[in-house]
Amino acid sequence: MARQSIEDIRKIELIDAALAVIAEEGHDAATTQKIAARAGISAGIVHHYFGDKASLLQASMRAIRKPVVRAYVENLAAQGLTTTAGRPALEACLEAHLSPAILTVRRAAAWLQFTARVAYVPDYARVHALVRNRQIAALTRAVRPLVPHQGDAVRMGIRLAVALDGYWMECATREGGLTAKEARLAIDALLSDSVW
Amino acid sequence: MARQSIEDIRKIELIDAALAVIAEEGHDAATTQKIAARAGISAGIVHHYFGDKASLLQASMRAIRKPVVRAYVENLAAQGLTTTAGRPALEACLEAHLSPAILTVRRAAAWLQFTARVAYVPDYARVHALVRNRQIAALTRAVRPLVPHQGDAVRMGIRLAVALDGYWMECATREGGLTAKEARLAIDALLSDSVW
DNA sequence: ATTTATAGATTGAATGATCAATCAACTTAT
DNA sequence: ATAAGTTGATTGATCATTCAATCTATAAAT
Repeated sequence: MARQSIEDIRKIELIDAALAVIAEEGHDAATTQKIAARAGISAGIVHHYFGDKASLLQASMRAIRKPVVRAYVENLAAQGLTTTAGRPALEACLEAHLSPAILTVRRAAAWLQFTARVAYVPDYARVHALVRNRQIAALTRAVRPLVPHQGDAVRMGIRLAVALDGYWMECATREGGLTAKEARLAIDALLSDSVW
Repeated sequence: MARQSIEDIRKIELIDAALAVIAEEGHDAATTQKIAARAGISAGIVHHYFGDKASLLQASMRAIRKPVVRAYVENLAAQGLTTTAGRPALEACLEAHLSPAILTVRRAAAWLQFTARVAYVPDYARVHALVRNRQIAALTRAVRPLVPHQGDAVRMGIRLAVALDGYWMECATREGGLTAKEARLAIDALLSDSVW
Protein backbone atom coordinates (compact mmCIF):
# COMPACT_ATOMS: atom_id res chain seq x y z
CA MET A 1 0.00 0.00 0.00
CA ALA A 2 1.47 3.29 -1.11
CA ARG A 3 1.81 5.90 1.59
CA GLN A 4 -1.19 8.20 1.72
CA SER A 5 -0.70 11.79 0.74
CA ILE A 6 -2.05 14.57 2.92
CA GLU A 7 -4.71 15.07 0.30
CA ASP A 8 -5.90 11.47 0.55
CA ILE A 9 -5.95 11.65 4.33
CA ARG A 10 -7.95 14.87 4.42
CA LYS A 11 -10.43 13.58 1.86
CA ILE A 12 -11.06 10.47 3.92
CA GLU A 13 -11.41 12.51 7.10
CA LEU A 14 -13.92 14.80 5.43
CA ILE A 15 -15.92 11.91 3.99
CA ASP A 16 -16.07 10.23 7.40
CA ALA A 17 -17.13 13.47 9.04
CA ALA A 18 -19.75 14.12 6.37
CA LEU A 19 -21.28 10.67 6.83
CA ALA A 20 -21.29 11.08 10.60
CA VAL A 21 -23.04 14.45 10.45
CA ILE A 22 -25.51 13.28 7.79
CA ALA A 23 -26.44 10.15 9.75
CA GLU A 24 -26.77 12.00 13.05
CA GLU A 25 -28.41 15.25 12.02
CA GLY A 26 -29.64 14.65 8.48
CA HIS A 27 -28.53 15.79 5.04
CA ASP A 28 -30.25 19.15 5.47
CA ALA A 29 -28.26 19.99 8.59
CA ALA A 30 -24.93 18.94 7.10
CA THR A 31 -23.31 22.32 6.49
CA THR A 32 -19.68 22.62 5.43
CA GLN A 33 -18.97 24.29 8.76
CA LYS A 34 -20.34 21.34 10.73
CA ILE A 35 -18.62 18.76 8.58
CA ALA A 36 -15.26 20.53 8.78
CA ALA A 37 -15.63 21.04 12.54
CA ARG A 38 -16.42 17.34 12.94
CA ALA A 39 -13.23 16.53 11.04
CA GLY A 40 -11.35 19.00 13.24
CA ILE A 41 -10.32 21.26 10.37
CA SER A 42 -11.33 24.55 8.84
CA ALA A 43 -14.30 24.97 6.51
CA GLY A 44 -12.10 26.26 3.70
CA ILE A 45 -10.46 22.84 3.35
CA VAL A 46 -13.61 21.39 1.86
CA HIS A 47 -13.27 23.59 -1.19
CA HIS A 48 -9.51 23.23 -1.33
CA TYR A 49 -9.73 19.46 -1.79
CA PHE A 50 -13.20 18.85 -3.20
CA GLY A 51 -13.89 22.06 -5.10
CA ASP A 52 -17.39 22.31 -3.73
CA LYS A 53 -19.72 20.76 -1.21
CA ALA A 54 -21.56 18.69 -3.81
CA SER A 55 -18.40 16.77 -4.71
CA LEU A 56 -17.73 15.91 -1.09
CA LEU A 57 -21.28 14.66 -0.68
CA GLN A 58 -21.18 12.55 -3.83
CA ALA A 59 -17.90 11.00 -2.72
CA SER A 60 -19.50 10.30 0.66
CA MET A 61 -22.44 8.55 -0.96
CA ARG A 62 -20.08 6.36 -2.95
CA ALA A 63 -18.12 5.52 0.19
CA ILE A 64 -21.19 4.08 1.91
CA ARG A 65 -21.46 1.09 -0.39
CA LYS A 66 -17.80 0.12 -0.51
CA PRO A 67 -17.97 -2.06 2.63
CA VAL A 68 -20.95 -3.94 1.20
CA VAL A 69 -19.09 -4.86 -1.97
CA ARG A 70 -15.97 -5.72 0.02
CA ALA A 71 -17.99 -7.97 2.35
CA TYR A 72 -19.52 -9.75 -0.64
CA VAL A 73 -16.09 -10.49 -2.11
CA GLU A 74 -14.75 -11.57 1.28
CA ASN A 75 -17.74 -13.83 1.91
CA LEU A 76 -17.21 -15.49 -1.45
CA ALA A 77 -13.53 -15.99 -0.72
CA ALA A 78 -14.20 -17.30 2.79
CA GLN A 79 -16.28 -20.10 1.28
CA GLY A 80 -13.68 -20.76 -1.37
CA LEU A 81 -16.16 -19.94 -4.10
CA THR A 82 -15.05 -19.38 -7.65
CA THR A 83 -18.55 -18.90 -9.03
CA THR A 84 -21.03 -16.12 -8.35
CA ALA A 85 -23.97 -18.32 -9.32
CA GLY A 86 -25.91 -20.58 -7.03
CA ARG A 87 -27.10 -20.71 -3.48
CA PRO A 88 -23.75 -20.22 -1.70
CA ALA A 89 -23.03 -17.08 -3.72
CA LEU A 90 -26.53 -15.85 -2.93
CA GLU A 91 -25.84 -16.40 0.76
CA ALA A 92 -22.62 -14.41 0.42
CA CYS A 93 -24.49 -11.52 -1.18
CA LEU A 94 -27.39 -11.47 1.28
CA GLU A 95 -25.02 -11.70 4.22
CA ALA A 96 -23.01 -8.79 2.82
CA HIS A 97 -26.15 -6.67 2.89
CA LEU A 98 -27.61 -7.73 6.21
CA SER A 99 -24.88 -8.73 8.64
CA PRO A 100 -24.78 -6.45 11.69
CA ALA A 101 -21.23 -5.43 10.84
CA ILE A 102 -22.43 -3.97 7.55
CA LEU A 103 -26.01 -2.90 8.12
CA THR A 104 -25.45 -0.35 10.87
CA VAL A 105 -27.92 2.37 11.77
CA ARG A 106 -25.39 4.98 10.76
CA ARG A 107 -24.75 3.49 7.33
CA ALA A 108 -28.44 2.87 6.65
CA ALA A 109 -29.41 6.35 7.83
CA ALA A 110 -26.83 8.06 5.65
CA TRP A 111 -27.77 5.92 2.63
CA LEU A 112 -31.43 6.81 3.08
CA GLN A 113 -30.56 10.51 3.13
CA PHE A 114 -28.94 10.16 -0.27
CA THR A 115 -31.45 7.82 -1.90
CA ALA A 116 -34.33 10.05 -0.86
CA ARG A 117 -32.74 12.77 -3.02
CA VAL A 118 -32.00 10.62 -6.06
CA ALA A 119 -34.89 12.04 -8.05
CA TYR A 120 -33.69 15.61 -7.51
CA VAL A 121 -29.88 15.47 -7.47
CA PRO A 122 -28.37 14.05 -10.68
CA ASP A 123 -25.07 13.38 -8.89
CA TYR A 124 -26.88 11.07 -6.52
CA ALA A 125 -28.92 9.47 -9.29
CA ARG A 126 -25.73 8.39 -11.05
CA VAL A 127 -24.30 6.72 -7.97
CA HIS A 128 -27.63 5.12 -7.16
CA ALA A 129 -28.10 3.70 -10.66
CA LEU A 130 -24.62 2.21 -10.65
CA VAL A 131 -25.08 0.60 -7.25
CA ARG A 132 -28.58 -0.63 -8.09
CA ASN A 133 -27.59 -2.20 -11.41
CA ARG A 134 -24.65 -4.05 -9.91
CA GLN A 135 -26.71 -5.20 -6.96
CA ILE A 136 -29.51 -6.57 -9.11
CA ALA A 137 -26.99 -8.15 -11.48
CA ALA A 138 -25.25 -9.96 -8.63
CA LEU A 139 -28.53 -11.20 -7.17
CA THR A 140 -29.82 -12.29 -10.55
CA ARG A 141 -26.60 -14.17 -11.34
CA ALA A 142 -26.72 -15.96 -8.00
CA VAL A 143 -30.37 -16.88 -8.34
CA ARG A 144 -30.33 -18.04 -11.96
CA PRO A 145 -29.47 -21.73 -11.31
CA LEU A 146 -32.15 -21.86 -8.62
CA VAL A 147 -35.19 -20.89 -10.67
CA PRO A 148 -37.00 -23.16 -13.14
CA HIS A 149 -37.55 -20.51 -15.84
CA GLN A 150 -34.96 -18.06 -17.16
CA GLY A 151 -37.26 -15.07 -16.98
CA ASP A 152 -37.81 -15.61 -13.28
CA ALA A 153 -34.18 -14.87 -12.42
CA VAL A 154 -34.29 -11.15 -13.14
CA ARG A 155 -37.67 -10.84 -11.51
CA MET A 156 -36.38 -12.54 -8.37
CA GLY A 157 -33.21 -10.42 -8.45
CA ILE A 158 -35.27 -7.25 -8.40
CA ARG A 159 -37.57 -8.67 -5.76
CA LEU A 160 -34.62 -9.41 -3.49
CA ALA A 161 -33.13 -5.97 -4.09
CA VAL A 162 -36.41 -4.31 -3.10
CA ALA A 163 -36.60 -6.45 0.03
CA LEU A 164 -33.01 -5.56 0.99
CA ASP A 165 -33.84 -1.88 0.46
CA GLY A 166 -36.87 -2.23 2.68
CA TYR A 167 -34.75 -3.62 5.48
CA TRP A 168 -32.08 -0.95 5.10
CA MET A 169 -34.80 1.66 5.32
CA GLU A 170 -36.37 -0.04 8.32
CA CYS A 171 -32.97 -0.08 9.98
CA ALA A 172 -32.57 3.65 9.36
CA THR A 173 -36.04 4.55 10.59
CA ARG A 174 -36.63 2.32 13.59
CA GLU A 175 -33.59 1.70 15.72
CA GLY A 176 -33.48 -1.86 16.95
CA GLY A 177 -36.90 -2.53 15.49
CA LEU A 178 -35.80 -5.49 13.43
CA THR A 179 -33.10 -8.08 13.83
CA ALA A 180 -30.87 -9.27 11.03
CA LYS A 181 -32.24 -12.73 11.70
CA GLU A 182 -35.80 -11.60 11.03
CA ALA A 183 -34.68 -9.96 7.79
CA ARG A 184 -33.06 -13.22 6.71
CA LEU A 185 -36.20 -15.19 7.51
CA ALA A 186 -38.32 -12.78 5.47
CA ILE A 187 -35.98 -13.03 2.53
CA ASP A 188 -35.91 -16.81 2.77
CA ALA A 189 -39.68 -16.68 2.52
CA LEU A 190 -39.27 -14.79 -0.75
CA LEU A 191 -37.02 -17.57 -2.00
CA SER A 192 -39.53 -20.26 -1.14
CA ASP A 193 -40.09 -22.22 -4.35
CA SER A 194 -43.78 -22.73 -3.69
CA VAL A 195 -44.63 -19.60 -5.65
CA TRP A 196 -42.98 -20.55 -8.92
CA MET B 1 -70.99 17.79 4.08
CA ALA B 2 -70.83 21.24 5.64
CA ARG B 3 -69.86 24.01 3.29
CA GLN B 4 -66.13 24.63 3.39
CA SER B 5 -64.90 27.89 4.83
CA ILE B 6 -62.31 29.92 2.97
CA GLU B 7 -59.84 28.79 5.58
CA ASP B 8 -60.49 25.12 4.83
CA ILE B 9 -60.24 25.74 1.10
CA ARG B 10 -56.94 27.60 1.40
CA LYS B 11 -55.47 24.96 3.69
CA ILE B 12 -56.32 22.21 1.22
CA GLU B 13 -54.93 24.24 -1.68
CA LEU B 14 -51.71 24.81 0.21
CA ILE B 15 -51.37 21.17 1.20
CA ASP B 16 -51.93 20.07 -2.39
CA ALA B 17 -49.40 22.59 -3.64
CA ALA B 18 -46.88 21.56 -0.98
CA LEU B 19 -47.17 17.90 -1.93
CA ALA B 20 -46.82 18.73 -5.62
CA VAL B 21 -43.68 20.80 -5.08
CA ILE B 22 -42.17 18.26 -2.67
CA ALA B 23 -42.79 15.37 -5.05
CA GLU B 24 -41.49 17.23 -8.09
CA GLU B 25 -38.54 19.13 -6.67
CA GLY B 26 -37.87 17.56 -3.29
CA HIS B 27 -38.42 18.63 0.29
CA ASP B 28 -35.28 20.79 0.26
CA ALA B 29 -36.53 22.89 -2.65
CA ALA B 30 -40.00 23.36 -1.21
CA THR B 31 -39.86 26.99 -0.10
CA THR B 32 -42.93 28.85 1.07
CA GLN B 33 -42.62 31.07 -2.00
CA LYS B 34 -42.74 28.11 -4.37
CA ILE B 35 -45.59 26.41 -2.54
CA ALA B 36 -47.67 29.59 -2.42
CA ALA B 37 -46.96 30.33 -6.09
CA ARG B 38 -48.02 26.79 -6.97
CA ALA B 39 -51.27 27.35 -5.12
CA GLY B 40 -51.68 30.67 -6.92
CA ILE B 41 -51.60 32.77 -3.77
CA SER B 42 -49.20 34.96 -1.85
CA ALA B 43 -46.48 33.61 0.43
CA GLY B 44 -47.89 35.41 3.45
CA ILE B 45 -50.98 33.17 3.39
CA VAL B 46 -48.96 30.21 4.60
CA HIS B 47 -48.31 31.91 7.91
CA HIS B 48 -51.79 33.38 8.11
CA TYR B 49 -53.43 29.94 8.06
CA PHE B 50 -50.75 27.57 9.30
CA GLY B 51 -48.69 29.78 11.59
CA ASP B 52 -45.44 28.51 10.20
CA LYS B 53 -44.03 26.38 7.43
CA ALA B 54 -43.49 23.36 9.69
CA SER B 55 -47.21 23.09 10.41
CA LEU B 56 -48.08 23.12 6.72
CA LEU B 57 -45.53 20.40 6.05
CA GLN B 58 -46.73 18.21 8.89
CA ALA B 59 -50.32 18.58 7.69
CA SER B 60 -49.13 17.64 4.19
CA MET B 61 -47.44 14.51 5.49
CA ARG B 62 -50.62 13.47 7.25
CA ALA B 63 -52.64 14.10 4.09
CA ILE B 64 -50.58 11.61 2.09
CA ARG B 65 -51.88 8.58 3.95
CA LYS B 66 -55.55 9.51 4.09
CA PRO B 67 -56.36 7.95 0.69
CA VAL B 68 -54.70 4.70 1.76
CA VAL B 69 -56.88 4.39 4.83
CA ARG B 70 -59.96 5.41 2.84
CA ALA B 71 -59.20 2.80 0.18
CA TYR B 72 -58.82 0.14 2.86
CA VAL B 73 -62.21 0.97 4.33
CA GLU B 74 -63.79 1.11 0.87
CA ASN B 75 -62.26 -2.21 -0.15
CA LEU B 76 -63.63 -3.83 2.98
CA ALA B 77 -67.06 -2.38 2.31
CA ALA B 78 -66.99 -3.40 -1.37
CA GLN B 79 -66.58 -7.01 -0.30
CA GLY B 80 -69.26 -6.65 2.33
CA LEU B 81 -66.79 -7.49 5.06
CA THR B 82 -67.61 -6.93 8.68
CA THR B 83 -64.37 -8.38 10.02
CA THR B 84 -60.84 -7.10 9.61
CA ALA B 85 -59.35 -10.54 10.20
CA GLY B 86 -58.66 -13.16 7.57
CA ARG B 87 -57.57 -13.37 3.99
CA PRO B 88 -60.20 -11.10 2.38
CA ALA B 89 -59.38 -8.30 4.83
CA LEU B 90 -55.70 -8.82 4.09
CA GLU B 91 -56.46 -8.48 0.38
CA ALA B 92 -58.32 -5.26 1.07
CA CYS B 93 -55.34 -3.86 2.98
CA LEU B 94 -52.69 -4.89 0.45
CA GLU B 95 -54.78 -3.57 -2.41
CA ALA B 96 -55.20 -0.26 -0.58
CA HIS B 97 -51.41 0.06 -0.46
CA LEU B 98 -50.52 -1.14 -3.96
CA SER B 99 -53.32 -0.37 -6.41
CA PRO B 100 -52.20 2.06 -9.12
CA ALA B 101 -54.85 4.54 -8.02
CA ILE B 102 -53.19 4.80 -4.60
CA LEU B 103 -49.52 4.07 -5.15
CA THR B 104 -48.69 6.90 -7.52
CA VAL B 105 -45.18 8.19 -8.14
CA ARG B 106 -46.18 11.54 -6.70
CA ARG B 107 -47.56 10.10 -3.49
CA ALA B 108 -44.66 7.71 -3.01
CA ALA B 109 -42.09 10.40 -3.75
CA ALA B 110 -43.61 12.83 -1.27
CA TRP B 111 -43.92 10.14 1.39
CA LEU B 112 -40.26 9.21 0.94
CA GLN B 113 -39.25 12.83 1.42
CA PHE B 114 -40.95 12.88 4.80
CA THR B 115 -39.93 9.43 6.03
CA ALA B 116 -36.29 10.13 5.21
CA ARG B 117 -36.45 12.96 7.76
CA VAL B 118 -38.25 11.07 10.51
CA ALA B 119 -35.09 10.65 12.55
CA TYR B 120 -34.41 14.39 12.54
CA VAL B 121 -37.83 16.11 12.62
CA PRO B 122 -39.93 15.19 15.67
CA ASP B 123 -43.09 16.40 13.90
CA TYR B 124 -42.54 13.85 11.18
CA ALA B 125 -41.61 11.12 13.66
CA ARG B 126 -44.97 11.50 15.37
CA VAL B 127 -46.94 11.14 12.14
CA HIS B 128 -44.76 8.26 11.01
CA ALA B 129 -45.14 6.35 14.28
CA LEU B 130 -48.91 6.73 14.18
CA VAL B 131 -49.18 5.56 10.58
CA ARG B 132 -46.76 2.70 11.13
CA ASN B 133 -48.48 1.40 14.25
CA ARG B 134 -51.89 1.42 12.63
CA GLN B 135 -50.55 -0.19 9.48
CA ILE B 136 -48.82 -3.01 11.34
CA ALA B 137 -51.87 -3.46 13.55
CA ALA B 138 -54.18 -3.83 10.55
CA LEU B 139 -51.87 -6.29 8.83
CA THR B 140 -51.37 -8.30 12.01
CA ARG B 141 -55.12 -8.47 12.64
CA ALA B 142 -55.77 -9.65 9.10
CA VAL B 143 -53.03 -12.25 9.19
CA ARG B 144 -53.75 -13.70 12.63
CA PRO B 145 -56.27 -16.38 11.54
CA LEU B 146 -53.89 -17.44 8.77
CA VAL B 147 -50.83 -18.33 10.84
CA PRO B 148 -50.44 -21.48 12.93
CA HIS B 149 -48.77 -19.80 15.93
CA GLN B 150 -49.90 -16.61 17.67
CA GLY B 151 -46.43 -15.11 17.79
CA ASP B 152 -46.09 -15.39 14.02
CA ALA B 153 -48.87 -12.88 13.37
CA VAL B 154 -47.00 -9.79 14.58
CA ARG B 155 -43.84 -10.95 12.88
CA MET B 156 -45.67 -11.39 9.60
CA GLY B 157 -47.42 -8.04 10.05
CA ILE B 158 -44.08 -6.29 10.35
CA ARG B 159 -42.67 -8.29 7.47
CA LEU B 160 -45.52 -7.21 5.22
CA ALA B 161 -45.20 -3.59 6.32
CA VAL B 162 -41.49 -3.61 5.45
CA ALA B 163 -42.24 -5.14 2.06
CA LEU B 164 -44.91 -2.52 1.35
CA ASP B 165 -42.44 0.20 2.33
CA GLY B 166 -39.88 -1.29 -0.02
CA TYR B 167 -42.31 -1.09 -2.93
CA TRP B 168 -43.39 2.44 -2.11
CA MET B 169 -39.73 3.43 -2.06
CA GLU B 170 -39.07 1.59 -5.31
CA CYS B 171 -42.00 3.41 -6.86
CA ALA B 172 -40.57 6.75 -5.73
CA THR B 173 -37.05 6.04 -6.93
CA ARG B 174 -37.53 4.20 -10.23
CA GLU B 175 -40.44 5.43 -12.29
CA GLY B 176 -42.19 2.55 -13.98
CA GLY B 177 -39.59 0.11 -12.75
CA LEU B 178 -42.05 -2.18 -11.07
CA THR B 179 -45.63 -3.06 -11.70
CA ALA B 180 -48.25 -3.38 -9.01
CA LYS B 181 -48.72 -6.96 -10.17
CA GLU B 182 -45.08 -7.78 -9.49
CA ALA B 183 -45.37 -6.26 -6.02
CA ARG B 184 -48.40 -8.41 -5.30
CA LEU B 185 -46.57 -11.55 -6.46
CA ALA B 186 -43.62 -10.75 -4.22
CA ILE B 187 -45.89 -10.21 -1.25
CA ASP B 188 -47.77 -13.42 -1.96
CA ALA B 189 -44.40 -15.15 -1.83
CA LEU B 190 -43.97 -13.74 1.67
CA LEU B 191 -47.31 -15.23 2.61
CA SER B 192 -46.40 -18.67 1.34
CA ASP B 193 -46.99 -21.03 4.24
CA SER B 194 -44.01 -23.20 3.40
CA VAL B 195 -41.83 -21.14 5.71
CA TRP B 196 -43.82 -21.59 8.91
C1' DA C 1 24.47 22.22 9.60
C1' DT C 2 22.14 26.34 8.56
C1' DT C 3 19.72 29.19 5.57
C1' DT C 4 16.65 30.04 1.96
C1' DA C 5 13.16 29.11 -1.51
C1' DT C 6 9.06 27.14 -2.90
C1' DA C 7 4.96 24.68 -2.99
C1' DG C 8 1.45 22.89 -0.47
C1' DA C 9 -1.70 23.23 3.48
C1' DT C 10 -4.67 25.88 6.38
C1' DT C 11 -7.22 29.58 8.31
C1' DG C 12 -11.14 32.64 9.05
C1' DA C 13 -13.21 36.85 7.72
C1' DA C 14 -15.92 38.82 3.90
C1' DT C 15 -19.40 38.30 0.20
C1' DG C 16 -23.59 37.50 -1.86
C1' DA C 17 -27.47 34.62 -2.21
C1' DT C 18 -31.51 32.42 -0.22
C1' DC C 19 -35.15 31.87 2.82
C1' DA C 20 -38.73 31.93 6.82
C1' DA C 21 -41.22 35.02 9.21
C1' DT C 22 -43.25 39.61 10.13
C1' DC C 23 -46.26 43.32 9.39
C1' DA C 24 -48.39 47.42 7.75
C1' DA C 25 -51.27 48.42 4.02
C1' DC C 26 -54.82 47.12 0.91
C1' DT C 27 -58.95 44.47 -0.85
C1' DT C 28 -63.14 41.88 -0.59
C1' DA C 29 -67.30 40.18 1.42
C1' DT C 30 -71.01 40.38 4.58
C1' DA D 1 -68.83 49.48 8.78
C1' DT D 2 -66.68 45.70 10.29
C1' DA D 3 -64.19 41.64 9.90
C1' DA D 4 -61.84 38.47 7.20
C1' DG D 5 -58.76 37.75 3.55
C1' DT D 6 -54.62 38.99 1.01
C1' DT D 7 -50.41 41.15 -0.52
C1' DG D 8 -45.45 41.93 -1.00
C1' DA D 9 -41.72 44.52 0.82
C1' DT D 10 -38.65 44.10 4.76
C1' DT D 11 -35.90 41.93 8.30
C1' DG D 12 -32.68 38.97 10.24
C1' DA D 13 -30.59 34.64 10.06
C1' DT D 14 -28.07 30.99 7.68
C1' DC D 15 -25.14 29.17 4.36
C1' DA D 16 -21.74 28.04 0.36
C1' DT D 17 -18.08 29.99 -1.61
C1' DT D 18 -14.07 33.06 -2.21
C1' DC D 19 -9.73 34.83 -1.09
C1' DA D 20 -5.92 37.12 0.96
C1' DA D 21 -2.95 36.03 4.59
C1' DT D 22 -0.46 32.77 7.41
C1' DC D 23 1.72 28.56 8.47
C1' DT D 24 4.43 24.18 7.52
C1' DA D 25 7.35 21.01 5.35
C1' DT D 26 10.64 19.73 2.13
C1' DA D 27 14.58 20.31 -0.66
C1' DA D 28 18.16 22.91 -2.69
C1' DA D 29 22.06 25.95 -1.84
C1' DT D 30 25.60 27.76 0.86
